[in-house]
Amino acid sequence: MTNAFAALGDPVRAEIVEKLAGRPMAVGELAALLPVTRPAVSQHLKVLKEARLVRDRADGTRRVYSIDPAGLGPIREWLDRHWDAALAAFAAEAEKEGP
Amino acid sequence: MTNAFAALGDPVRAEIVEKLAGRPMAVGELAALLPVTRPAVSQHLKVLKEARLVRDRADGTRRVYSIDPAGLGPIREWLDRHWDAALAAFAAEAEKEGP
DNA sequence: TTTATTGGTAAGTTACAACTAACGGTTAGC
DNA sequence: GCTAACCGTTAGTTGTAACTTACCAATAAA
Repeated sequence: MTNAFAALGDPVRAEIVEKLAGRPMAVGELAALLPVTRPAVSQHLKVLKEARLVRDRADGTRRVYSIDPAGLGPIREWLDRHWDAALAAFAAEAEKEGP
Repeated sequence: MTNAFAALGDPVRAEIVEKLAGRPMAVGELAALLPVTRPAVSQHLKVLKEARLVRDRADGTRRVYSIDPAGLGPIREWLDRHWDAALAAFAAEAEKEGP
């Protein structure tokens, strides 16, 4: 789960996700829009794929990548869970001060 | 904004956030619960503070850290925005195939 | 079959993040 | 004023992530 955060923590990978959010794209297509080489993009896509943030399907010699909606779940769960806890703790501290 | 993701991408920092979500704590207190030294915790807290994920207040010689709820906003906005776009793009692709 | 297109992988380099040890600064208590 | 407790910062080391170049595999087209 912290894997997904680390994956999105890299600016290039975040940009890849933003591009793919617009529409599915092939590797070379992505590389043409980014300031890095195609192999670099390929390596980033591998990280994103392992984090369940993107999917890929074959199309001839091309590989079309798209967002994997399944990866979002754990992230949002984690955020909601701990921030709710933080707010509860904050309220509890305030309660101690005075009504 | 990708700063916040990078901050949460480190497992030690994620654990710090989890502990602070339970209740505000001092630096030494945190260090006693973690597998790293106190200076390391201090450096991690600096990163989390720059990412607006924690706040600190002075209490004598101690520094008490707590979650900063303000840091969550941009993260959730980013997630919602791009995943909504991804789902829309996904639906648009499906539409092209056949009704 | 040969040639071109498209991608993943390997090797090697470089920059940076994470850590510890040592030091200095600030507040509390005697 | 002196001592102790608590914390941030600096210096230095080490592991690893990100990148490019070069190479190999697979499919499409001629």
